[in-house]
Amino acid sequence: MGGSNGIRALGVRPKLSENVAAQLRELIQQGDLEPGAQLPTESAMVEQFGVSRTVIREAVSALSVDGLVNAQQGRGVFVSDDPSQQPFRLGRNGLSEADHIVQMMELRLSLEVESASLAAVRRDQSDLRAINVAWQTHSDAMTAGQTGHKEDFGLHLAIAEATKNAYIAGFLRYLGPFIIPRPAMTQFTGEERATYQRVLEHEHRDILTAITDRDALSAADLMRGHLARGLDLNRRLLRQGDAT
Amino acid sequence: MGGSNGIRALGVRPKLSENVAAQLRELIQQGDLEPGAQLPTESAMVEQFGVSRTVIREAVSALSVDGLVNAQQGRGVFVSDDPSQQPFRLGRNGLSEADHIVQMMELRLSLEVESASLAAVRRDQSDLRAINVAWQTHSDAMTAGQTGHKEDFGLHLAIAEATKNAYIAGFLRYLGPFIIPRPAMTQFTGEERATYQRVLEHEHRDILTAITDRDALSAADLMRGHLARGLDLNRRLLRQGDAT
DNA sequence: AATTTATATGTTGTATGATGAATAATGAGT
DNA sequence: ACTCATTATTCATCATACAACATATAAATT
Repeated sequence: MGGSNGIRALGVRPKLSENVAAQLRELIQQGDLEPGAQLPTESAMVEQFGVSRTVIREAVSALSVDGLVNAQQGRGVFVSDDPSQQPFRLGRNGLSEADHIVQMMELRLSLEVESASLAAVRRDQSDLRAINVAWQTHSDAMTAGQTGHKEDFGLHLAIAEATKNAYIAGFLRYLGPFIIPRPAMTQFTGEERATYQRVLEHEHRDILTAITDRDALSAADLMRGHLARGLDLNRRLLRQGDAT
Repeated sequence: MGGSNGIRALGVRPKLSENVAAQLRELIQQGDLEPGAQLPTESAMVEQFGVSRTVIREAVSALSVDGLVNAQQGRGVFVSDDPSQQPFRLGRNGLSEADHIVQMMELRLSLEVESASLAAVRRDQSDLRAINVAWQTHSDAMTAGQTGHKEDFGLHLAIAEATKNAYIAGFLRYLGPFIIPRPAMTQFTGEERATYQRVLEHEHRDILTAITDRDALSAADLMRGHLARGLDLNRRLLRQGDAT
């Protein structure tokens, strides 16, 4: 469980500017401040919030980074009317650990099915080389007794790169950190581990073959099956130990 | 062409803090500062960059909002080792307008094919009501002579909500502002417009029927065809007038 | 009267010094 | 070796001042 999901490392006081920023953010997102509207001036907010100008400025600056407002020297700070510059955050808001994992993997699956299909159509020789190298790297990692999660993801990323679509590859890369430390399969040992490795390599190999053959339909089907199996496995494992 | 693509409205001086933030961002992303490494102290950076603490602090604060660093009172500022809190930005980096639109619509398509499929499986009566209302809203908008882009997207979003997957719906909602003002179809008039409207409503209606019938495969296929036709249309129109 | 120029006022951007709060480093004493 | 108080370092906050920019108002010019 890591990071910025409302959980605060023990004893760490929340910064005042974050507090102010959160309040302003709420005002904006609830529509109390419509797009194009001007925020109170800094000096006004200093009085309203009872903090120094430094804090106000840092809070406004934070909102500015998120594209919610834009400040103009000499004029004021205005609520942005162009939501396209706001970033996307995959923060699990109130979702249980199980829902979080399942929904994220579904999102990933939707991407990667199309990714495999496009890769099969558009891959060139250079892409095939890169994909095969990634496959070998993954295989080596598992043979060396490692989990191979990172290398597994690297292979999927190599396929996404072959689509020549920067956004698909970029978004999958963004999803990476969320899906790499998945709980399933980590507790495998000995016998199970070996069969799991064989299945994985086989599924991967089939996908690569389809991509090499420019067989888009098969590539998509195989990728869907591959990820759906992992998803089901996670679903089952999560249902067991859901104290959440 | 709007907004944050390096172009600066005439006469607007770049803020010093943005300049510093950009330099630090580069240092981090190029690996000169590894995850976990400590940034120079504020006073040190004041000397290195030749600006005041105010500027340094705002720059660091901006990086902190993006999850690239986290500052700890009494310790220092450290490069984040948890990339999962970094946001995703769909900024077209050096892509032409045409590539930007096509790649984004491909990304959207990959999402929505699965969205339709899941919606068909998981929709309940309440979802069906919402989807039909969205369809009627879109139809009314087009009948009233409007483009209906926003209402069109609203329908697709209603379908995504029916998947009960917050991440799929959330990400599609994020993509919304990027895909709503698409150039295609805007220049349609009279005759063309009417046929376009009929085709659109028909395609939508077919998708809704499949979702109502819990026919996941058809829903996915129809959604794919629906979006692929729009994509092709864009491709053709963009190929005509690509002075970019 | 209309237009331009100067002035005043308000706003954000930057600089500076001081103090508070949290952490790390030091050192004395055991 | 260990504990504990002290000190130093660092970010967080406050307060103040000035610079840069925008806008409204008044004055001057045509």
